[in-house]
Amino acid sequence: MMNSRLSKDFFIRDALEVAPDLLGKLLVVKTNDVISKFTIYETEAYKGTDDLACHASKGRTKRTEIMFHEGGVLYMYLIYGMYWMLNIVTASEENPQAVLIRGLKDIEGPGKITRNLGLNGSYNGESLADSDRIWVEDVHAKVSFKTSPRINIDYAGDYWKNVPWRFFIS
DNA sequence: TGAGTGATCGTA
DNA sequence: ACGATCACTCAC
Repeated sequence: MMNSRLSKDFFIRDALEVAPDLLGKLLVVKTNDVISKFTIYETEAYKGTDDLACHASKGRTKRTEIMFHEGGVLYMYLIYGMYWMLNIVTASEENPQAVLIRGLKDIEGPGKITRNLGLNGSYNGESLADSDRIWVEDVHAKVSFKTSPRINIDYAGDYWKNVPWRFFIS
């Protein structure tokens, strides 16, 4: 069976559903007419204005604006002056949620992913349903996974930093 | 364990 | 305009 691009509906769901469902699927990038595909191994869910680890909890700003849009678009931001983070916006309009793509097969680490794949701020707002340079493909296979608290969010307080919203293939 | 690095955002 | 903060990585 041919792999198929995930459509918008896949992403217009709660981040806690989308994050584990992305595991095992293929992140596809096209640069200079060369298509590369990477299996998604690790994700984290960031869920709305209540989640103190989610950037949207600080309010609707120029940076977080894209998270308030309908799911299926990318949220890219620069951290520590060096590393672009690749996030996929989920849920419906006005419901700011996102899934961080934290690891791929053979590329462990969100900063390494964007560096190796050449992803940057120009991808902010890119639609995974329509883009001709980045999308996600279903592989029609079930995977098993584990969960843990999210990484490097000590500032988010006891509750939010311990919620098991990191999902990874073991 | 801590330096590097720069956009972002609150406080003025 | 300034300064604190930061979904990280690498070298020590």
